[in-house]
Amino acid sequence: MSALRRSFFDRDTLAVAHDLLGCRLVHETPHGTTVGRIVEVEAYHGEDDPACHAAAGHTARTAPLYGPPGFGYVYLIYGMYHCFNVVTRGEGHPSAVLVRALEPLEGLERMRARRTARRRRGEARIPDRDLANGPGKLCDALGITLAHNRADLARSSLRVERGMAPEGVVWTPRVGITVGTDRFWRCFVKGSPHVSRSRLNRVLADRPRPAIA
DNA sequence: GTACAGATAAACT
DNA sequence: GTTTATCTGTACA
Repeated sequence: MSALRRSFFDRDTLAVAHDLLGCRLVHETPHGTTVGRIVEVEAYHGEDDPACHAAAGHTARTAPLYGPPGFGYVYLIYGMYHCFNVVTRGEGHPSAVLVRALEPLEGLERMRARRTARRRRGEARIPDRDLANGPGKLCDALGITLAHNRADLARSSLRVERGMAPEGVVWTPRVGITVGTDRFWRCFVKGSPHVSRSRLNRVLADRPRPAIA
């Protein structure tokens, strides 16, 4: 299985977000390989999207968003968690897809070890479904850090591969933001037990893919 | 099952 | 000093 080509990411951000569902996120390290099937994502679309970091303009932090597609954009949130995004569209169009949840496929014990190490009380065995059902959790489970910011996903130990396409997709507003909540730019695999815990999961299923405003 | 407080670091004003 | 796209433990039903 080979990594997705750059052209896959050089498209409309909502289309990339949708097509990433079902794909495999792979990270190879000296400690072993961990793989998860992408089941939940969010689109962040340009300077006109108030929830996109690029709304603040081109800064040192947001620079990766303005770069070429197919590269990683990783940042620290709440002082202790990482969020992993894939940059989309061509240079000059700051946009990306946030990967929010994975269905663990390979290296489950490696994931469990990384996640357990971070918890205050690590005695209880973390259930499979809780290993990567959130943006901070999946970065921890796969060992994704700031070192992967600006990483070329086409030629690095961290990459995206084709996977099993979902049978159904649900679109909802994005999670954890205070602006741009009118845009239904979060989508997840319908019925998957591996999506993040969110009350938004109940917001009506079978919504068609929204158009860019 | 839902609700809330608190932890914590880097970029930006 | 403020902001940031989160997670966990504890409390209570």
